[in-house]
Amino acid sequence: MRRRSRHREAIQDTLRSAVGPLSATDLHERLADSGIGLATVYRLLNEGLEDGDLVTVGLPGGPKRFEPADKPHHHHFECVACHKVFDVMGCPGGMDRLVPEGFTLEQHEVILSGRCDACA
Amino acid sequence: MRRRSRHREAIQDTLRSAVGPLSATDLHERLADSGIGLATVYRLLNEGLEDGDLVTVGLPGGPKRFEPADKPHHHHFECVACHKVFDVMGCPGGMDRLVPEGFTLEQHEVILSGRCDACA
DNA sequence: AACTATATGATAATGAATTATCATTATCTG
DNA sequence: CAGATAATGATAATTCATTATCATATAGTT
Repeated sequence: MRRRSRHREAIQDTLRSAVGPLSATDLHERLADSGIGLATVYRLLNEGLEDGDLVTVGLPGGPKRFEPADKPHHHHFECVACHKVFDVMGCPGGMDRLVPEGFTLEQHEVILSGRCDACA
Repeated sequence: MRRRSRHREAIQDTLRSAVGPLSATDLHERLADSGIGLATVYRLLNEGLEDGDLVTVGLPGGPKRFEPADKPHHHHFECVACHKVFDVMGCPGGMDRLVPEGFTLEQHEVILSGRCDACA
């Protein structure tokens, strides 16, 4: 059975208030003051996945990132300068037209890249 | 100066005739009969990038993939069952509308996932 | 054919992300 | 509060992709 702990809450809170998905390392750094260990970060993230509270976002060339599972449909923007990742709400749509004959579409991801306002 | 070799040609040919981008490992396997070593595959791929003949395609959770640089604008479909990656021609467009105020869009990638015709 | 620089293959080394281990600590329940 | 068990942190271990090393083979030139 799962007990509550300050670390478990901290991970969830941090992900919920972030502007985009975070990696294990991101979280470890942001929560450094709390003294949380990296192993614990990974453990809690994996538990979050098991429990269905979190989902992963895979972006090219980077480590796996995590975000709350209950966010509305959205996509991501990665800054080529600072490498931060931001949620972008909305979706271009029209993915179906791209799917080859005989293929079945289950999911899609749109990844924008460029410069964020701070780096532009 | 760059000499021509059967391996260099083989890599280019294989990438040109593939249905989607290939990883170093993919290429090593496909060219196994030729006796090419993995180090050579990586070497030739990096040279292809330097020479501008190849570009990389990063897909979530997988190794870097390579494709010829002169393909027309397209995106990718990854099969969740066999993990093969296929080019899909065309583009949904309308990415600009997603870009947050103050951000500059340089590139975009659309990644579809589901089942390919063989796995559906 | 001889010569010189590049190409190659086997394998060791590296780097980064993630998982495993284990002794200690904290939480929850009664 | 006491007992049982989950949570934690430090660190070792693992896994996978990629790069470095180096002795040998090969291509291109004379």
